Amino acid sequence: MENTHVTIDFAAPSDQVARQLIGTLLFVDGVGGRIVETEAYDRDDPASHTFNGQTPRNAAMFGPPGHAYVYLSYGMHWCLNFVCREEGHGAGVLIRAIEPMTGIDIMRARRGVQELRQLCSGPGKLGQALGISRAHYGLALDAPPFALEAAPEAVTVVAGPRIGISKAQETVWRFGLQGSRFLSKPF
DNA sequence: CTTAGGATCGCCT
DNA sequence: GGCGATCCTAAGC
Repeated sequence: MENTHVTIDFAAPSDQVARQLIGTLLFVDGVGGRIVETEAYDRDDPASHTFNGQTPRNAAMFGPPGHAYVYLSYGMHWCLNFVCREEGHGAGVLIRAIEPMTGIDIMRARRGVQELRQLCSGPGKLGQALGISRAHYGLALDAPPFALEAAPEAVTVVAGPRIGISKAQETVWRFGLQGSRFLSKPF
């Protein structure tokens, strides 16, 4: 059955997209839930993979908006981003945490953990739970295996400094669902 | 509760 | 050759 399509405008600045994504439902091959934490990155952003221009690794970030940019973190964690702005710009949003809703047993098996709060509370965990890999690099977000659905209810968004970066730490481009128990870290 | 270190590898200097 | 947009475990307060 069809559901409400998402009204996210991925051509907008990445911080706006990151804020709008909070509360949105994300599924990969039917597995997923509600996005509760994101981070924005932009060209001219010292913390961004695109800061020093286009490379083979970050090419998808310079592709069309509304597509996936996937990268391998620390040699072992696959992380998922949504490309923003116009093609060629080099901006995106890192999906950092999800509230598990559908396919929970699949996520438990992939993670090797039982607790709901440990399934998707971080970009690496989320990538593992949703089965993200190189195969998802550059794929459009409005077609299988991806599916996005509008937030089922209004949410209150909170913001703070980004996590795990060494540059531009003062930029307040981390967004989260207020009071959520599924964040990678509290705000 | 907080901190420190190891795992592991593609990409860039 | 060095370094991460991370995670986990073990040890220290």
